[in-house]
Amino acid sequence: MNKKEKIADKRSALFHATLTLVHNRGFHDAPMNKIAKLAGVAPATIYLYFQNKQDLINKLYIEIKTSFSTCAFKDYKEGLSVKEGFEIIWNNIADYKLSKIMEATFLSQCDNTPMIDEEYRKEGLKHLQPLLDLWERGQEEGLIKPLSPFVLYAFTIYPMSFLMAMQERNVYGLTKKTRKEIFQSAWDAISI
Amino acid sequence: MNKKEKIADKRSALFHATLTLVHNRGFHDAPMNKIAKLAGVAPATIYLYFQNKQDLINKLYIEIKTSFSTCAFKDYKEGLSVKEGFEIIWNNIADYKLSKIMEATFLSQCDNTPMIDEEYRKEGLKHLQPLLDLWERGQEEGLIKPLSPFVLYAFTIYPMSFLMAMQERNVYGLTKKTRKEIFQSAWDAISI
Amino acid sequence: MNKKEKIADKRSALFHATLTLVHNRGFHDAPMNKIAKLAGVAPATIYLYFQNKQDLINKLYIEIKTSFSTCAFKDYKEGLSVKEGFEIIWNNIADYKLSKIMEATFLSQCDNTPMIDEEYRKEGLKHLQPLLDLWERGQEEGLIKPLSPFVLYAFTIYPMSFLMAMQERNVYGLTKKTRKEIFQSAWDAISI
Amino acid sequence: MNKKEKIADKRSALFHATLTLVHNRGFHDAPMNKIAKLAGVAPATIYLYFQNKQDLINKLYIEIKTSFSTCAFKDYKEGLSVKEGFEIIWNNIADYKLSKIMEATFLSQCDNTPMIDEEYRKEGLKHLQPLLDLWERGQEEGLIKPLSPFVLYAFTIYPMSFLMAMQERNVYGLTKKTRKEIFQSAWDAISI
DNA sequence: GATGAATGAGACTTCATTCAT
DNA sequence: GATGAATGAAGTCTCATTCAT
Repeated sequence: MNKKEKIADKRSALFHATLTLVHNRGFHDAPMNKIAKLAGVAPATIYLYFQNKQDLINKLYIEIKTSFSTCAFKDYKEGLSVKEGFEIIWNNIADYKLSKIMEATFLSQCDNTPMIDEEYRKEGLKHLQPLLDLWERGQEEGLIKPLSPFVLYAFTIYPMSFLMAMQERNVYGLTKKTRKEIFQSAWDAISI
Repeated sequence: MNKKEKIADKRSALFHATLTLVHNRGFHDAPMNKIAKLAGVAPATIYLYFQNKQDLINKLYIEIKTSFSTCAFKDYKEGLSVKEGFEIIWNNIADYKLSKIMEATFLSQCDNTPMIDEEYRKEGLKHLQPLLDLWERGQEEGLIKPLSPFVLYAFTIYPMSFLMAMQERNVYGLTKKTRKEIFQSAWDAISI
Repeated sequence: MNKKEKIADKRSALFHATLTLVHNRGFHDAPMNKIAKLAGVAPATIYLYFQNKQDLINKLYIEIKTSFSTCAFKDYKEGLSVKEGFEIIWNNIADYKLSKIMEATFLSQCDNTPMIDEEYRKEGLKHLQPLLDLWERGQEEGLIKPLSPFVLYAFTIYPMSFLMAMQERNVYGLTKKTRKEIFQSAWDAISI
Repeated sequence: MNKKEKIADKRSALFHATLTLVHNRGFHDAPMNKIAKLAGVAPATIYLYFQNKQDLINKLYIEIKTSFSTCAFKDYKEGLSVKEGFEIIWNNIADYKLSKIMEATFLSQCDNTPMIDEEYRKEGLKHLQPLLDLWERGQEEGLIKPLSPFVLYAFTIYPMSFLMAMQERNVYGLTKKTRKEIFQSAWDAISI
């Protein structure tokens, strides 16, 4: 392993440790020395890679947001029909939220508490542009209700966060068949 | 003001102070001495009313959950049609989430982080029974899709949390007219 | 119950509560409000009977020292022979230490830690004068070794404290027969 | 000074500071920040060496018990006669109790209050085995009374604690000559 | 670059004591 | 006389961060 890889390795170990601790115990019970121990480094080492705890959290947020949107647009091409394209994206996001539990709950924590600096949060919003474009096209084609993209998001993507949380707490389990039905609900909510 | 009122007063001042701080700065940045100062009491006084910080948070959670569900079923009677009844409840909840900002964001924080003890969280779930009953009736009458109540909740009530958060961050504003349209989306998502 | 009795009653309830708590948890873990609760009074009430915590402890010390010496000289008369008199006193003290466990361990705590103000401790020393007189007579009669009364005490009375502690911790039990033998050891230690 | 020595040094400075404070003011008046100041470290540093205050006290207890028993059996060999052996051990213990005042009073405090966790106290009992063995031999040889070792201890070793306390309070002073006489008393108490 | 011992600041909590009732 | 709510002071312990090695 060369030098660059080694550095990437440590950064990533720190990200993983932070993610795990915040997931399990919350931002308030994720002290730096536990993060260091879980990542297999000395506490002081963290400060070689990040300015301080807030910086570590902010950067982790961006990292995960990026991985999230990369995943969201896997296999998506612009040529598809609006519904086909939307279904692909929706399923990608559903897959992410239901399989990458730690990442998804971390994003939920970030979005629902003041733990991320505003400037980083704003940056995190830019990642879904292709979906916004698709919705705009759908509205032009008369297929999708003329609502703000915030509303479209709220009624199609955001509900998955709730179902993920319920699954995580073992009060609700998602099967393949219901997946189809749920997508139908999302589509019904925003289609004309 | 008599003694009982004075006690209720102090409890409520502590709740309010906690709510404000958690809302503004997060659970992780709401220390007991700030809570005390904001409530106008000495730090030690908090411990006359609550066992410890966790207890204070748990009890506040229950308090707010209760106020939330009381509000949710205001003006709701069992005799109404499914859609009428649902519309009343949905609007009540929307009103709550869009006007009682601090309470609503507090609940979001509680539901998306491990800050509430599981036993209290469970208790908080019991509060929406009449809505579940209404949905069941709607399903029997063939009006509502045969989906788990978790899914129905995810696609009708939960989206409001997102819109509230966006409004709180001043990136999206809700008007009276869009309120109607948004309800339509919620209804479309779950109606047959 | 008249007024005087009521007052005596509360004082004594406070003494008993303090004794119990100090016995069970130590001076360092016997807070005033626990003492009050155990005595069935309000915390503030303690300060009607005692100046402060130290005063309460000091006065309790004197109270118990007095009860101890009263017990020590029960049935003792000056006319007896030295050995007879000593045996009576020794047995009285042994009875006290082995039956009034809480009182005896409290005295041990007081004598082995800096928890009693020196002026009260000094007062507590005066209580065994008749025994010192008896020993002096024994020395004049050539029956008892010409040693300091501190030494005589150390080798006859003080050992009972150790046996009491061992009995309290259930590592050693005292029978009637061994009582006789132990007295013999005490006597052998100081007699010529 | 190398690293290992530095660590041992700090541990030992903390032990010494604790010992001094507990000796002078009692367990109940030996706060962590005073211990830290006296040891020349920051309060937080204590927690690098000990889990908490109780752990510090427990470990100090074991440390001192060990030093005590090491001292007790200095120059003692198994080949000696029972009385010779006993006299050596008894004198060693007397030396310890009369010269290492702080250590000896600390042990007295530990043994007479509930300040040490039971599990550590039990461990502290194991240290006098050679003396118990010696007594057993003495009993087999018909030299020592057939009494429980607890009784033998109570009448030979334990009295020294009282004399130490009296000396510490300046009410009694021990000379070389009386040392001999006192040993005689101890021996008379347990010998046949 | 990496460490881990060290720490100042501050977290939560307890306590002896008071004071209005 | 009795109370119990209230509190300032102080207790134990944790934490993000630094610095000599």
